[in-house]
Amino acid sequence: MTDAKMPRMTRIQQKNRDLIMDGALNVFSANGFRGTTIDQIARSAGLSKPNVLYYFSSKDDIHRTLLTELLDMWLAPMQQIDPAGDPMSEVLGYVAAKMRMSRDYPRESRLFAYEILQGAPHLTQILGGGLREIVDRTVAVLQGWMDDGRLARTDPRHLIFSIWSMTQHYADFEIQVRAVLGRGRDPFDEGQAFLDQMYRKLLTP
Amino acid sequence: MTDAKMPRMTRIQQKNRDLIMDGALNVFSANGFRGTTIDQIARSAGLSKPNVLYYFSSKDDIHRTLLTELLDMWLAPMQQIDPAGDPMSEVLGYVAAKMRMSRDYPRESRLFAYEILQGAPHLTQILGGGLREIVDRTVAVLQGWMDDGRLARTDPRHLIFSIWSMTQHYADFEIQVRAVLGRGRDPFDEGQAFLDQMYRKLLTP
DNA sequence: TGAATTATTGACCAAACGGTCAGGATCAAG
DNA sequence: CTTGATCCTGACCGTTTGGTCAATAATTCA
Repeated sequence: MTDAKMPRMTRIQQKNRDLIMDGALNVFSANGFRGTTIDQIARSAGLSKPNVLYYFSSKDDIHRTLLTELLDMWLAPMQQIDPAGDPMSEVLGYVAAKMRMSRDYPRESRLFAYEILQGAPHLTQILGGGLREIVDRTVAVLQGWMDDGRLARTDPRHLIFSIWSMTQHYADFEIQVRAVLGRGRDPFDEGQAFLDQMYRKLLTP
Repeated sequence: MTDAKMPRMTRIQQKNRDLIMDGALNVFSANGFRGTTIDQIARSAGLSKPNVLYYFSSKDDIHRTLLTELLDMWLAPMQQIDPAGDPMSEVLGYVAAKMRMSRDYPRESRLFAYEILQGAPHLTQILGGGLREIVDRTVAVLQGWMDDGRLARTDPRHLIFSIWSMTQHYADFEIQVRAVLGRGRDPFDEGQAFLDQMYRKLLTP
């Protein structure tokens, strides 16, 4: 939160920290925090366990760093909603962007899913602070559009919950989705089409 | 799957197995499989660790038994959809029932969420088998209603995904929901109202 | 080149964990 | 009360895990 990038960092440091972050993302997103061992992270990164602990002081440190590094990227789509844009396009664009995140970054989605399920032990400040402000800003935009009659009225906060839950469902519960759909179908394409139709209908004034 | 209830079971066996199941549900739903220890289960059940292992052969056994015992209850609401009923009432009733489950049985919701996130190592048979059949039956009912013009057309399977994801979101990510909503609001009441309005609009022909 | 800094690792440790076991306590039935 | 079955536990074991450390290798830079 307070620190920017370390000014001086060797190429080796840069490379190995990146390797560790990627390996940690692999393992944490598949097994959760308690389910992953430093050894697994090291193996996935192609390094030895002590070497991993040379760059990060503890497993907790790796996890916390990973979460904070990914949080901005994860919340970016919502901040790109343009208050001056066309309401329907902006909302549907946000839904599509979130759906693309689920398809392209399922590891990140699962990482956060585990963290929230767990009770967000590493995100409590962000949950109560930054996130709420970001949501409040978006809520204000949505509310304005509804007041102007450019979007149908609904509770904006629960509308956001619905977008989060449905889009992330395709990443977090992909196994269940695929099991129910059967082979030869693309959950993300179909889901995108469904959500587009759904929100268009819901939000048309 | 193959065994019914053991015919002969002492009152002590009955009581202690129940205590263990409840304790296990507490801990597994809060910490996931790898995150819970047999000791925690024992403590939550008010028993000693060896005593827990007197009734169940392993931690895996506890987990598997818990999942299979709860699965029927978890899928029950969908099977209560009445093909002879009024389409809109039946769907909205299902949504309301799922929402009630999230409010009244959040532990069960999180237990299954962890399991699916993990890749459903203990539910693969059910995912590919029983669940798909149950969903297919419901899909047929929904499709029939849509064909008769009594419900607006949508992909029934993704409609079901949307109900699952949104209702369970209020249980699984309750901490995030509460953080965003702030104090003094009832996520479940509001969510229920939102979903009712949403699906009414979406499914009205 | 050579010294200083940085990077890497095998060996190791203490704690935590899943699970076992022999023996004692409790209970049900005759 | 007696006896056999059921119930319960402290002590223990082998393994896994997070983390340390001293020693070595590689890199940087004057």
